[in-house]
Amino acid sequence: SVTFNTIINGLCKGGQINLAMEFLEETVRKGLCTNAGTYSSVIHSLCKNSRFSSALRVTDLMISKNIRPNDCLMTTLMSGLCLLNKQSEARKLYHLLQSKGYNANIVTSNAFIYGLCKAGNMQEALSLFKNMLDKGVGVDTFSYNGLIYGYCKEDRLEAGFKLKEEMVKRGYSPDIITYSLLMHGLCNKGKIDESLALWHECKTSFVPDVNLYGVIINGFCNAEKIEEAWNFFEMMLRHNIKPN
RNA sequence: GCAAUUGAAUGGA
Repeated sequence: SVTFNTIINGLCKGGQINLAMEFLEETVRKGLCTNAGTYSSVIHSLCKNSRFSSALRVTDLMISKNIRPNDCLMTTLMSGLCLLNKQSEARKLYHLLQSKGYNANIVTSNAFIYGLCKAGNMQEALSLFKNMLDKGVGVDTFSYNGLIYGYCKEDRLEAGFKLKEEMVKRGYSPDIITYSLLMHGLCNKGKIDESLALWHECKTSFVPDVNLYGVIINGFCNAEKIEEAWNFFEMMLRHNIKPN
């Protein structure tokens, strides 16, 4: 199976997903071994390319073969549903897994947190978060970023900042994505100065990437501070970061 | 030994 998976994964990563699907279907037709990894690879690539109906087809094939799920596969499915904003399907998957004794690990749970936040369901996201702590699954920077993402989407920046403090207290460092989320939220509220202050704070720990430059440049543009936007653009070039 | 979760913008309908 690992040999098949390696080939299939190679095809997927090389953009030959159709070939990978054919190969998978042929492998199944011939009755050769497939496992969770084979399907996970293909489903993940299909979702990444927004080919959700194909992803569902492969998922059906997988179910018909009674594949035993593992952590990676569960995350792939959860994440795919969340990308589609299928909140209730994601919840169904989560509870199905729990009921069968496949408890969602931290990665799968983080994917679900993200999906709930994306769908604007902060209440359930927070209770899931609390559950992760209570059940010993644990939380990490991804979990916090998911919640902060949700709060920023709802324009509840104070709550987002509170979480940033809480994560530090708990021993999880904010990462560049945490900063990007909060800076973006501030910019959306027209608080470009505060966003800039965060930028400086971020720079004490991280090298700004193209995305972070994008956030601040866009913020200045929307605030009609084109000079500042240019300054950051040129700064980005000086730091050898390729514009996208 | 292979596969899994988080950030920006623009345009189209």
